[in-house]
Amino acid sequence: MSNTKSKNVVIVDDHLLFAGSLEQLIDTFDGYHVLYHAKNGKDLILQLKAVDQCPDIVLLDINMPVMNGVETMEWLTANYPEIKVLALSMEDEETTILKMLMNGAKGYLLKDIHPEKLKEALDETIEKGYYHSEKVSATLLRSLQPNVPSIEDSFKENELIFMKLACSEMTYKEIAGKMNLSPKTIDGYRQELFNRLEIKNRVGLVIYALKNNLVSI
Amino acid sequence: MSNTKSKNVVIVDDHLLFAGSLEQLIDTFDGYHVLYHAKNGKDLILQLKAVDQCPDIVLLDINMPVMNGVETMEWLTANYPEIKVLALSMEDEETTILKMLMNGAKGYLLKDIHPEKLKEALDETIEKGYYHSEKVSATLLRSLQPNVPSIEDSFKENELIFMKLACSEMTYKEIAGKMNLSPKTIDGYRQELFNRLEIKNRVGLVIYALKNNLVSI
DNA sequence: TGTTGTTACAGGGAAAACCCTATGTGTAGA
DNA sequence: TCTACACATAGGGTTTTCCCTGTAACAACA
Repeated sequence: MSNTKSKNVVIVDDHLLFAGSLEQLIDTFDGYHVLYHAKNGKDLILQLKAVDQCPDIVLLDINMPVMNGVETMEWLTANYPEIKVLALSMEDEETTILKMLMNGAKGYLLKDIHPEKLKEALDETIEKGYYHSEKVSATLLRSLQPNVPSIEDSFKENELIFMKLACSEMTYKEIAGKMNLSPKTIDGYRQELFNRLEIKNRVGLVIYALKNNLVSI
Repeated sequence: MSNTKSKNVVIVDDHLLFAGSLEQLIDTFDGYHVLYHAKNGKDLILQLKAVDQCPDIVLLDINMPVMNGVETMEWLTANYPEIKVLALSMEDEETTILKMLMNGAKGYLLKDIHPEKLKEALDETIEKGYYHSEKVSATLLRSLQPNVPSIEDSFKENELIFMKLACSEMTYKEIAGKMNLSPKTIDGYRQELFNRLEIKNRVGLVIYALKNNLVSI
């Protein structure tokens, strides 16, 4: 490390076993020391206020009860902008990653990275001010590309509304009433979608909509 | 520890960072040594065959791609019954825990336990042959109580099969053919379920089945 | 001004889904 | 042996879904 004194790390993760293990790991890293760990955003805020020493880096888990990663990130940016935050997550959920980065996270780590990479990530964050693992970068790049349309974009507004209603116990006639359209128009939507999506009946439509997260039940 | 030579531990978890950290932690425990870690069931099988030393305890994650915890557990029981397995999981999903225990897991650890508890869990598994964290025990007890029936139990075998098939694009006639029953019988199942579950049509049935995890799409 | 395309809608018909009621068969219990 | 109950099945009806084809209204565009 170029810096002389060792950097303070704080871990925020609701899985104690993981947080504790990670602390062990980081304490073996030259130049880093874990101050403490918190089990969620609220807990972190309390500890930040209670403990005199301020962390240089916070490793912040996304999926936590009580106060999740995104909320915590917002609070940190507002109150402790000097702390560098590395987001930690199980899966690479595009939208969450973007939210974290937009809220000022310096980088994003997936939990399936190699332990040795963590040291690199910490070093890079301290030195360059940011870090991104390869996998996340790909995800990020893809999501920043303008022509990767969401599946929703392949449907017209009315088609989406129709699909959502079709995923309920309503009859087509009822759907027509709700949408202020003739039942025959609704039937037109139905036929068009059945053909385009190559489905045989309404159950197929429900399955398609659910699989593609167009509706939630 | 009562035993003289140190116990070999193998970690199976797809999250490298967690596996690696856990390895660090366990290596600080007196009497334990981590042989290696595998990133899923398949990987574990390869390593068991390749590495000469046999583990005393396997820490097995449940949610893994490729070959998950339950499948791996079945294989271990069949091929290495002498290895003690402690299941590791994020959430306490009742059915999964039961499956693991029924397949011979000696215990079940939630990832939110305190790191120091892990040592206890390992000790107890070696000495007594089993371990259960408090939280899991409660879950387990509850699920062992006779009058907390699984939702599946409220359906007859044929009703369940019918529901699964009804959640596909098959017509009722096709379902009847598949189940070797008269279409009229199938219609009987349908009516009975519609009345009992207070649903209006087949979409309602699909939604019910999905909400209650009776089928997956 | 004609062409093309999109959107709402209709006629009409076959198939499937939906619903009520009833019957034969087997089996367990009084 | 009578009764009760579960189960597969039928008859026969209404409603809804599903499907093909056609048209009127309107906007965009050459």
